[in-house]
Amino acid sequence: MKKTNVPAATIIRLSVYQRYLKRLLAGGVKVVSSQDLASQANVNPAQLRKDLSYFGRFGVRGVGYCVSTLLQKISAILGVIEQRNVILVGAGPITQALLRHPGFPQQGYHFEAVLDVDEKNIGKTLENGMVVQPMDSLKEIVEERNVELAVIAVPLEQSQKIGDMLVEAGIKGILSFSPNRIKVPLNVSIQYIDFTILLDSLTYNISRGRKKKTTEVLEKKAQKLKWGSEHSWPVVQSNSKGYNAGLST
Amino acid sequence: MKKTNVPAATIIRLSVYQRYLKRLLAGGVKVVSSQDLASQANVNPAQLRKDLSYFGRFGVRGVGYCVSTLLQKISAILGVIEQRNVILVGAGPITQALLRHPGFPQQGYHFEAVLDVDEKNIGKTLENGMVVQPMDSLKEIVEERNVELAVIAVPLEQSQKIGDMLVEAGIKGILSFSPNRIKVPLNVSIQYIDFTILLDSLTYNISRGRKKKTTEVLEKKAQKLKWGSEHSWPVVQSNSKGYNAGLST
DNA sequence: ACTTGTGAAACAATTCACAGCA
DNA sequence: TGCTGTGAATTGTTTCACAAGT
Repeated sequence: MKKTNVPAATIIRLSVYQRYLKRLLAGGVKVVSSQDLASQANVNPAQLRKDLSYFGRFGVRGVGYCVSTLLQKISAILGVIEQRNVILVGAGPITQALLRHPGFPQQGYHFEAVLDVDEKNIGKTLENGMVVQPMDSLKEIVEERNVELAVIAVPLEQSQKIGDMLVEAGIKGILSFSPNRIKVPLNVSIQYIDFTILLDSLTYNISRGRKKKTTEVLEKKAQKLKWGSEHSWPVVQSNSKGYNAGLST
Repeated sequence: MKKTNVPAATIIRLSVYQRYLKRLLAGGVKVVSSQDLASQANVNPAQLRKDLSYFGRFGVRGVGYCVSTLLQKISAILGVIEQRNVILVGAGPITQALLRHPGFPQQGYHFEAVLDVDEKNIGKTLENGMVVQPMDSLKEIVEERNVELAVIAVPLEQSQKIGDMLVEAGIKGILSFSPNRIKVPLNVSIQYIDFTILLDSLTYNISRGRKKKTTEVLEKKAQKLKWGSEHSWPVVQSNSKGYNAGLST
């Protein structure tokens, strides 16, 4: 247990561990070792232990981790215990997809409202029955319905303006699908998702791969452990970079 | 110009620079300094210069970078010059959103086919007129239509199986919306997008923020440069972690 | 015997600071 | 003078390797 600053990548990995723990719990598994869990998440077991060690000592030496308590601990660390309300800005295809995505309710996220600046979207009824609200309603919704998270899914020219409005209204975390980096105050967190940037990075890897057929780098990596893969080929370790990262793009 | 391995985060940033260069070019701007460009991308100017220095010397001392040539150079580095064909697996809401997303054609990505394992989706005609194909067609499509990139947007239980099929068919880069980490050979690249994991990381930041009102860390960061922001509050530097890096989740 | 927790070591990425050139 | 390019310094992250606990 240290007081060092926790790497952003560690937080992303905690979420990944949490998802696997949910599945283990559902499967009736009681105890899991760092070895086991790490192999599922495609990380080094030492990394998993180090990630947890930033927050406490949750395991039993010689045994492993109790699945249900570790799940609870990680959920508490992330702050994902009660329901969190989210608003969506921009009534386009991405918003439609998010509303229909089953992962959000499963993880405790609830979409409270859909807003838009575009006059011709306001008042429209979406598939799930929600009605698109004007931006005027923003402050009221945020304040009265306990909303701290927002998704920006508007054309890029509007994203900075929308970001400013969200900040002004009291939003504390923003997930943006707009490709441009917007300015937000230090106490507001922001994450970006840009599909095409991630494809670019795949494209880069592919072209590189063609350039140097059997590269030394890949061969060196291939010698590393595979942490429990039952596959016939050597397996890449996701160093969770590009992070988008999580990265985030 | 060094031969060191290029950080994955650098590649993500190159894509970001490329997007801003496109906008500058469209706006008729001829020359840009690392200072200018970096402030738009929300990174340190030294970082931008270092990122470029992995690949060559593209600027003129005392002047800056020629927008159009730098744009070309970066596009060439990323390999995003001609059209790249992509297939989509899984005919759900995410696929629908991707098909309607304007960013893909703009960046040279073309969706060649939509496939699904689910019997009841096969044969369906999508909004844009594409017909959902069975997985049997996979190998043929990949081979005959010069496809190296694929998107996985299927329920998580199926994602490993789909991944194996894609690899088998010759796909070299995968963008997966499935929350579980799948195993792929070393010569295949994979990037993950998980919306809920990114929200979790925002949630974590929010709960932390509440715990320590005026944290030393934030104050220390606040003293750092703002690189050209015209905003009234100190601005966070996206260290492009979580990655998502770029993160990818 | 087995697995955690963690300092220390190794490795990686970012930022500084300035030489070098237009 | 002004801005790039880059070694060196700094900062951050991952992995190793083993002590400690059950």
